[in-house]
Amino acid sequence: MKQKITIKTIARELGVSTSTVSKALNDSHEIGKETKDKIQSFANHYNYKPNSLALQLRNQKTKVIGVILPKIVHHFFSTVIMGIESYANEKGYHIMVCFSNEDYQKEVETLRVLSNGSVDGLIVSIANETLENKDFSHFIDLVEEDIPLVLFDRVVDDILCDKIVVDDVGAGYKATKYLVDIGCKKIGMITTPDHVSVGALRRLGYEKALIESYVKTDKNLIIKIDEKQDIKKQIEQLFEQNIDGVFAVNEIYAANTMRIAKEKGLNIPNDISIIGFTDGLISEYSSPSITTIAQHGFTMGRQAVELLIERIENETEVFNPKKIVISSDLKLRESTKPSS
Amino acid sequence: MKQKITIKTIARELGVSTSTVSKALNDSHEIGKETKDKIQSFANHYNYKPNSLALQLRNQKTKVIGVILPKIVHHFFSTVIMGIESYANEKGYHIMVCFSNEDYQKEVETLRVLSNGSVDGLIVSIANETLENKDFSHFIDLVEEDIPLVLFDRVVDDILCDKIVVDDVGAGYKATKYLVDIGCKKIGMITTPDHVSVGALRRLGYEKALIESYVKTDKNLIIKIDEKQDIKKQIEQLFEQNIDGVFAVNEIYAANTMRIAKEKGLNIPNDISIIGFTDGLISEYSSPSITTIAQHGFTMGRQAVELLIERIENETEVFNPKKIVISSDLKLRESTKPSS
DNA sequence: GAAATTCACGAAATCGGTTTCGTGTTGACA
DNA sequence: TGTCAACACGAAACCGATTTCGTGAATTTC
Repeated sequence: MKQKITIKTIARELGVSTSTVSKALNDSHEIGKETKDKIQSFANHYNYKPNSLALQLRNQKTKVIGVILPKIVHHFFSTVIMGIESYANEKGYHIMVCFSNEDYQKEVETLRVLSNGSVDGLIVSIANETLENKDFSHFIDLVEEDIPLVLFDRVVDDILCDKIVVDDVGAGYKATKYLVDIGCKKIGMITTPDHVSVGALRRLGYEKALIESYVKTDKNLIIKIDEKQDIKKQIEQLFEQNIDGVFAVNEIYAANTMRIAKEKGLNIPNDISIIGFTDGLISEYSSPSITTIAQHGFTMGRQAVELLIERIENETEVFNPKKIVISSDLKLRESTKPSS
Repeated sequence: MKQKITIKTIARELGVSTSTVSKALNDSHEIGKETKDKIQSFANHYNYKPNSLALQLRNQKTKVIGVILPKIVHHFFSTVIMGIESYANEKGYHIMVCFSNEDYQKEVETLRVLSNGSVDGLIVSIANETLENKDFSHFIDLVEEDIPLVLFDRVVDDILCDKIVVDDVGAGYKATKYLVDIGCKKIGMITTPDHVSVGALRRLGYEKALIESYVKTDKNLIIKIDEKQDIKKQIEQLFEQNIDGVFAVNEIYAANTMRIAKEKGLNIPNDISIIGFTDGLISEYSSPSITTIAQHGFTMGRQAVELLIERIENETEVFNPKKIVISSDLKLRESTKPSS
């Protein structure tokens, strides 16, 4: 390894003290012009870069934000990351990205490692297994240590911190209402198990829209996907009933539904209308393209990090957790009949 | 902010020296069992965590790997990240992810910031604008500073460092050869401008396959997409000729091609066969599903970080840059006729 | 010409750990 | 009883910066 150039090197080489070098490089008025020039040009010539670890240790801040996601090969989470990085970058922060892979143990471990001073704050979307366990003590400990934390998308009330969520109930309502409005009589829903909060909330919206339209909700029309089993088989059950509309809580479920419908010889959207969630590439490029709820992941990411940085930089303030709800839009495409 | 508990706190509280505390926590034989127990249980009770910044500064290593990508809302890069994180994690490293957004300036800036000691090494895929500029001095400086660097996917010869690439020529050959074999007579190619090395290499493979099959290559059959313009319009030009096969260098181009073919009333795969690149969700879920070259991004990520960690941990070795070529597979789906 | 400022710089503490080296106490052994 | 090793712990240097405070010399002020 080539010899790293430090303040000490410069000081020795130029016969001055380290304090003088430091001040000169920071353009302090205490240092005479001549000395300053000499030091600066020397530093410049040897491409001196202050060691950030030393600065971080001294300033007790890293300008790094930890981000823990359940997964990333997923359009929504990718866009959230972009949003986070975008705003963080504007504010001079960097992001450290980790994945829980939906695994409780890995989430706990990652949280533990990141909370030892290597980041100024954390943005997290909770792993499925954790939501299932309902064990949030690792987050609660974090909050007690006063480490700034912002949860997004998958959140729980037990943790006292800032949160960013999409208006899942509203989105579920919007999607279902649209299906009712275009004339669907029997609308199925494809969702996640109950412990995944977002799935449960979207279902609430679904039911609300049906009740409002005086349609009886039918438990057999709601499929809760177990991802450990074969997804297509589970969805096929829904087709045993005479459905003419489907609301799926994500792109993959919607795409699978569409494929099954086609295989059964149904015409989309004339025989059956399908609405998905997450405005990703699948919805955009499949044919017919899929009407979907756009979650605005980029905005969510920006909002999350904006909230976090505010917490980090004004830590003295009284703590009053905020919850920001991002509205979502229905993006009409070809998988639904046009509204009359 | 709650008072952070440090070694000094423990030492003061227990009436011992900081060295004793440090040794006790590291289970040194120098410390008596009684003292050790006392210190350990105290530390445990107050949930002491050693400040990682202090350790990093002392050990002169951060156990962090910087990753710079052109973008992330892209199946290939997402899977590479997963691969990187997966292996890094096994080896006790974390990753710091940044994006160049295909922008030269941002790449330079990010490289500058990350090379000041905050990471032990870097994994980068070069931004398009940089490839266009052909200005790689920021990378060359990095190498001269002996900061371990691994390039992947988009690489250039000018930079002396380890590289991981897919066998782009081979992949282009494989795809085109398959199209020839199933009977396509006029095969178009949809690629990137020449400065994007991967596009150029895949084209070489395409041409090689055609020449081998005694098919004359025709410049009009090759469309170089300018992403700043409307993609569909550019692809449509290709259909003015009587093509019966298309090889596209990514998913998006392939999906667009398929859509246009459908709009023109062509049957896929009977009238025209289409092969894409990147085995992402679009290829999997569109209908018909798209035959594609699977790049094995996860493997690439793991290989890249494996190489990098080896460089980091054996820095004394003579430097002899390696180039690892990852082979890619043709994943047959519905957009191509079955081989007879 | 003595006192007060200003100027330009250095010594040392600090951030939170690790590690080397030194030292006082104890026990064993001759 | 004197010697020496083993034991248990502390002092201080170190990683690479910043920053407070102090100080000698030059300059200004009365």
